[in-house]
Amino acid sequence: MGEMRLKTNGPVTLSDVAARAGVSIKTVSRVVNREANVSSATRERVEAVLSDLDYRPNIFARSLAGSRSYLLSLLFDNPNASYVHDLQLGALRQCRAVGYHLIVEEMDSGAADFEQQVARLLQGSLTDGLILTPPLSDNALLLAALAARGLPCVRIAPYTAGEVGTAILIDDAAAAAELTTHLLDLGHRRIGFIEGPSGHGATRLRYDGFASALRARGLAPEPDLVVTGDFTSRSGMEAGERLLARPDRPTAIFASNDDMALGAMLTASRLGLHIPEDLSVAGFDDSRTALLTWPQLTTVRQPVTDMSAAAARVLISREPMPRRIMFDLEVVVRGSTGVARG
Amino acid sequence: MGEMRLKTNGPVTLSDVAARAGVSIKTVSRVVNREANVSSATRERVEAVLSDLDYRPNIFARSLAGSRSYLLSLLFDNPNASYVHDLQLGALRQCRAVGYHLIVEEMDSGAADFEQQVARLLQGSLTDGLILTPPLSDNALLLAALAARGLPCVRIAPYTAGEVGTAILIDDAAAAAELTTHLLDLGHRRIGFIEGPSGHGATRLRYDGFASALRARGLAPEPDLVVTGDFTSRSGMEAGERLLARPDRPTAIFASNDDMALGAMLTASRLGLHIPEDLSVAGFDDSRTALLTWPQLTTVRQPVTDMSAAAARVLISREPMPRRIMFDLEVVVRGSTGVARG
DNA sequence: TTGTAAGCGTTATCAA
DNA sequence: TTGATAACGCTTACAA
Repeated sequence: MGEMRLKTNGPVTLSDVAARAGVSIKTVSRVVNREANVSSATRERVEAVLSDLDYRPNIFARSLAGSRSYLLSLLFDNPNASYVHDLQLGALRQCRAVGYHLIVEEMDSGAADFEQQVARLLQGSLTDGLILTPPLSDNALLLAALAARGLPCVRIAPYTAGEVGTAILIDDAAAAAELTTHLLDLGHRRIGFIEGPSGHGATRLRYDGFASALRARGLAPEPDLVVTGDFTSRSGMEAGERLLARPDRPTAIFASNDDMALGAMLTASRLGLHIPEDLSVAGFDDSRTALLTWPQLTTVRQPVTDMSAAAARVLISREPMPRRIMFDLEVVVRGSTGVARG
Repeated sequence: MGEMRLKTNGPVTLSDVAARAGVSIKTVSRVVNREANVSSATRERVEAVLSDLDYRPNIFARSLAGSRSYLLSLLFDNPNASYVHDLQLGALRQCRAVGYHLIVEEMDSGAADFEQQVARLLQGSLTDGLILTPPLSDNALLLAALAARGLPCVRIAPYTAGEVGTAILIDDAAAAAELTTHLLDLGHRRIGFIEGPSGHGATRLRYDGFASALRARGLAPEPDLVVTGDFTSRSGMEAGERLLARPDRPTAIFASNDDMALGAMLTASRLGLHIPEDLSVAGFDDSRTALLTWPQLTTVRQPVTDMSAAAARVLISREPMPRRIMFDLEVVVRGSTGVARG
């Protein structure tokens, strides 16, 4: 049929729309990308054809020709599945709302080949920006590599200030202090503290808040009542054993996250202690775990999905990135904490 | 400087390598893609330059020109964070091993606009294949849309046979029967069963296995001892309450997943029942939850990450997709089940 | 065995 | 306000 070539099927392209609307592809492109300098008459006509043909831009052509990929990556290296999951959800929903997609990458910052992992990740780098989740938010090697390549990144809940990207911050210390004060107000004086692993940013902040609240009341943290876990329930159980096996056991336990608090509760119930009559238990994060326990956990709500949604928003906007964004935390009092006995 | 154009920086491309190796870009392409018909001398020379310049193919150019995107998507709509997480991990690691990336998408199959969600997902479809996780593996609307567009998909643990894609199967019924037999062997005769939500594929299979094991011993499931949950711990707690409040309460509870089993255990411990002396509890999945409890849960191990890794492998291979791949399950006996009292 | 040339569907440049 | 036309970096015919 010579020149006459009818597209029978396949995805609708800019030229399909252009042909039908009687304009050039550049004009269609302008309309699609909401650029200026299109007469409203033309714009309307093109828009009609666009929705008529149900045009969808080809993300690969876009990325190849242009300077953005419409892809974001979220990096994680955290044993806490539900925390990672919630973080993903926030970013995912924000991405979807604006036509972006989310690529997830697992890193192993403890592995010997971490440097290679980073190199491999960035060499093939195909995303417009990275969302770093704890403990990656504080990984010096990763941050340096990102800075060297000028890749935009947002660090979720980092501990160190750092010069790179945007930090999404929550005031862990203030919230931990507030929760500790809640326990003090209930009459508790011997409070066990289960801290997180030392590499993790939140660990020190939460402990600092705990300690400062005690000091504000003229008390001091007792070294024997501070034990270390790794943010898993299992470690919380073990920490609970160490704390509760003591003859002068604490009347309350404050765990640095909900999973460890659950572990402590399981140990307590195994030892025949009733919560909150014999022992108050509090966690941190208000994860799903906090609702699984009985009684439900007193904890600190961290707006995890909001934080990761904000992270995605910052990366997508392509405007100058703010140094930091602060989120408020909230102490959530539930049934697991009560008046100290005696 | 006329023709002389020195690339000062920017990513290394095929032509950079070609120029340096003194061959055409097509030859370099052949080497990169391990195609035949390249003399070993040429191949070696090109490979040297390739690694020398640290060439990385541009995934967007590849996708635009070729027929694959080096991207897979994993769809989920499941409240169980750790199940989804483990599934992601398996797919993620498989992808990474072969230079693919994983895009995750959240769907809401209960929403009124689900059809639009599917349309939007597939219109912009940029991946080489989809991994469907329960309960999406059985979603008729989604499967039909996928089939209509000829998009390859792998269905993880579907309940219905279906004509579409590859099914990654586990013999839920056999495993549930085996676990039930374990309880019967311990002397339990009144066994409570907490089933999953009705939309979920595994729900009926696990119940069927439970029922058939009872029948094999001349017993029958008692309708009063079968209650429904939604796979969350919370629903397990509530189901536990209904089962254990009865005067003739069961001596064992078999929950269709670990989270619900944890819920039942929490209820039991609240009611002052000791496990396993007063009550045996068993779960299903061998998720992290199974190790959080005390005593640890007797459960069924489902090789979740292996299953999703296999799913990714099938999609990436581009060979004719098998109708089904079977995985073995394993009953894991731990401390939460014991000899029936009396 | 190797190379040439034509796309792939966009964005970007520059002229009209 | 518009539109040719050249990239973008690769794969895929097809030729040599």
